[in-house]
Amino acid sequence: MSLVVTDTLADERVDFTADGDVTLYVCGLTVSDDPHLGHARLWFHADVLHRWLDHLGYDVRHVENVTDVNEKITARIGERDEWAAERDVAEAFTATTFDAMRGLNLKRAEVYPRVTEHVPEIRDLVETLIEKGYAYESNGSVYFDVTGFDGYGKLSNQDVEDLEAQGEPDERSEKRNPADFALWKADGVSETAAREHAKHDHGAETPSGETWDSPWGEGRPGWHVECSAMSTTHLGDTLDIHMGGRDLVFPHHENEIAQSEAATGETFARHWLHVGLLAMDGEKMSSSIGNFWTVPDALDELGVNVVRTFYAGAAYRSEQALTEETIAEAEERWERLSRTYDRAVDALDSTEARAKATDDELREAVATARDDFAAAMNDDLNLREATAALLDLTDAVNRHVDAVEDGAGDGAGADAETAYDYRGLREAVEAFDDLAGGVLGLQFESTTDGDVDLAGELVELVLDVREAEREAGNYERADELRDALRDVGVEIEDGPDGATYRFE
RNA sequence: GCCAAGGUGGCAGAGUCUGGUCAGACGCAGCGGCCUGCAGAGCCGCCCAACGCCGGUUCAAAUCCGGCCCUUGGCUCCA
Repeated sequence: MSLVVTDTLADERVDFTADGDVTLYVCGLTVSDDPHLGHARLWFHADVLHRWLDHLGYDVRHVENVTDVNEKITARIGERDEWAAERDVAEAFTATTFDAMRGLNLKRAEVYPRVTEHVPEIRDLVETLIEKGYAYESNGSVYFDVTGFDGYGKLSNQDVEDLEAQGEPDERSEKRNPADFALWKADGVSETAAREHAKHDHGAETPSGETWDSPWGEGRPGWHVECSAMSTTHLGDTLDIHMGGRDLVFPHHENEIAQSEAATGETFARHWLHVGLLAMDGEKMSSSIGNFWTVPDALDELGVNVVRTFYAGAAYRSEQALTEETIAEAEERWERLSRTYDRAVDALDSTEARAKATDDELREAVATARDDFAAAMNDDLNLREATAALLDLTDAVNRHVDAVEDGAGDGAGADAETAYDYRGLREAVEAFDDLAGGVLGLQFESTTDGDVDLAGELVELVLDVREAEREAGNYERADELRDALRDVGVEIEDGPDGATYRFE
């Protein structure tokens, strides 16, 4: 069984194959603001792909760029006292971006290249394109001639004839064809561009950002060329997988293909994977629209597991809706996984877990869950289906634990189990660890009464008091204690062997 | 205008490649039952219900073909 992915270039599902090593390039973020949940959706899916390729035995070389040269960055110079230059702003948001990535439990890429450290490679690439006749200089700027590259439009199915002009109005007069795009822009950020993105008043002096020397004079690299230069520098001429948001198909990725293939003569990327957009109230989540939820805020409010479970609720290539309801659904799904995991671990550690007890139904459920999970992942990374396999396993685990608890509670009914199947439960927990943990990146932690920390001991103390009240029939007082504990984030569950608790 | 993705139950979201085993995935919300002092969790059941519209191909269409309508995205910075 091999992995099938939906390839934008081939425009169909294709078998993914590679020999041992896989190079994965992800179009990263322009660090001009805090990252939001739309950006994180791409990161999450790239991360799960990375994890699944690992799981399949590939050696993944994952590179994700940081765009730290951009007019939106220069527009924020001076917004804070310490933001004196473009690099200061970029550094600040690069830091928040990395914090957000860590908070999301993303596997680290091999390298996060930045534009500012790859200007020599970018200049070389532009020179090569001029030498080969694919690009031309005009007024100190350099443009790619889209009519000179035969495959232009093959990714997005655009016809050069039908294209409208790319780029800012002031640069159009410098171009041979309106659809040509800039590889190198003369001088700093223009005043009109800077003003357009500015969120505050710069006064008389509009910051124009950093510039670099080049054969065509001082200037700045174009947006598209950086990805071509950085991906090639770190991963070679041909990438196995190039991944990005669907909104980048045209013109960004189309232009990357043109630049790279024109320069090297090689296929730029064997597979193109595009992640669908995150929609809030039926509209794309976007910084410029303002309908966004930043990653730090979301992590703060929901926690990493709910955020990741939410993303796992839809296939990467589909659009996904973010609403109160879909978030609530993710919370419930995560809680169900997590509660069942805790329950399985508790049962496993209890003296009622026996080496000789067996429950064929449980053991079969574990095997089925693993098979179903793998099949779903290989089927174009169908994460909701994969998660469904794990939720089916929670059913089996809960049934098993219920059966033993019921049996123990009423002196063992005719068909009730009397002991936990140690091996079956261990296999179930391992499956959760490997698949939910290792592949989906969810983090189970023991938040049950197995903990011996101070908070846990204090909760135990309160539970003892509550139990005494219950035995005395003072249910009102017992409920008050339960409510008080819930208010501070401790969930109480009464069971046959007394109350258990979980930290929310 | 051009290009792309999509339109499936109250919500969300698989299934479309490879037509039948699919109409009722997993889940959320709602309802009932078991359990419980109550609640929660869990389990069992219900929710007698959806494939945008119109044609076509076929023994058979959510799935293939054609047309139309609508939504979203891109063509300007975008994940």
